[in-house]
Amino acid sequence: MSRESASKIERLRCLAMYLDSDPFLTDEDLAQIFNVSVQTIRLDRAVLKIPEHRQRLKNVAMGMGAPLRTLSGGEIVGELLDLDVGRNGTSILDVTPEMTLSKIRVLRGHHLFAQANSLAVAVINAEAALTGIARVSFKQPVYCGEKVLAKAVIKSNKGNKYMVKVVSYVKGEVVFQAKFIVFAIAEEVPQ
Amino acid sequence: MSRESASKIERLRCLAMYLDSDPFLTDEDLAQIFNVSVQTIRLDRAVLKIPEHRQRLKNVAMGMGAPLRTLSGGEIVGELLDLDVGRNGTSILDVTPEMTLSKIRVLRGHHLFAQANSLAVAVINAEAALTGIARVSFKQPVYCGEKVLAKAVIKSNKGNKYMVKVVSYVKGEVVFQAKFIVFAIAEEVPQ
DNA sequence: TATTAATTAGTACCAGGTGCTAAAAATAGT
DNA sequence: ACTATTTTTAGCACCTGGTACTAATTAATA
Repeated sequence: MSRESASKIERLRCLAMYLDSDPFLTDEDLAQIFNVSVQTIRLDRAVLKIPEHRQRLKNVAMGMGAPLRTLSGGEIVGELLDLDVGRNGTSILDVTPEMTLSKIRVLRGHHLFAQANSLAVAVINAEAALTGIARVSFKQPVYCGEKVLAKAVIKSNKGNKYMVKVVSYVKGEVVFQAKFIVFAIAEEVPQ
Repeated sequence: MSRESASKIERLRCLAMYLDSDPFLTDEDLAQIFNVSVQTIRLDRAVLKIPEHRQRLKNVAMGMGAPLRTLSGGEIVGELLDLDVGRNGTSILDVTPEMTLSKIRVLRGHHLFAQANSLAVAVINAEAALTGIARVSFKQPVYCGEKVLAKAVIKSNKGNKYMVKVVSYVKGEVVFQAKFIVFAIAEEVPQ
């Protein structure tokens, strides 16, 4: 076995993102989500330097959203459904009223962008990544209550430069497309 | 003795106010403040129906630091400095820690996009507008604590279709550029 | 197969509580 | 002064959601 298994790294990334988007999850919750023991989750949090539940709540309550997070690429917009690090990923975004333009109940564009961009960054196997250039196309309006399924695929990779294509769908219809050039800015993620 | 002593009632009032202004205080803290035992504080909280420390923090956390935080619910991202509807506009965005990638303190791209996009939509003289296509380029990383000045200019306008260019600066340096094709989807607003 | 990594299990301990019972102290009322 | 009542303390078992540590077990592989 190499220094770290893919499944572990994958779980670590996922864990960081889960906790990023929902700091209210306890180790117990996470153990059930990932179908591992509570102890494993504790070890994971330890290597990720993610503080315990009480401390996370305190941080949120004090309005400091995020403390020191090592591995995390930051909060993912939407819910991660599937992540094959280094290849592709899928996320889903529930469109709630506050994401829409008040008059017409249409999803504001930057949410689609944010979902796609955070997914694009998530699939890169790096500690952190930055978006360089994006070519974005909004195909169809998305309405309140709909669910947006975003699929990201790494199209190419030269050194620390990745080309990621993201296509977002609502009920099978393409609503958004983007190509991101993303730069990994730290070494690959072995713990 | 009457049904309740004055000193007790006084302490209850005070206690409520203390906890109101600082929900982080533990029973232990309060016992010291009022110079009574922890048990007394617990009784007081019971009659006042003030929940325990953990629950108070959770309430605060749910109240302000929303669990599933995406982007601002407001219509415009950043603060509008100047707006000449139909021509151009300027907004400024304060980069706070929770907008950054934790490890490296770099502003996450979608915030720059959101600022620019919302400004682009704001300069259109319409009740609502949708972004069709965007060509985006992230020129320089932006760090925590910096202020991003975005300037939007309408470059052309045919019917309900507008071409808006947005350039964002930090200390005079261009950090972000984007061209948006925006469609006005409601009648013009009489200004 | 021996080695290394990864996971799980178990123990003792902690903070900050709940919920209960009981005793002690303070404060009247007559 | 004695009694009745209120108020405060104390002690105990138990809870959640952990920390910190050790040891055993279960893969995965070179």
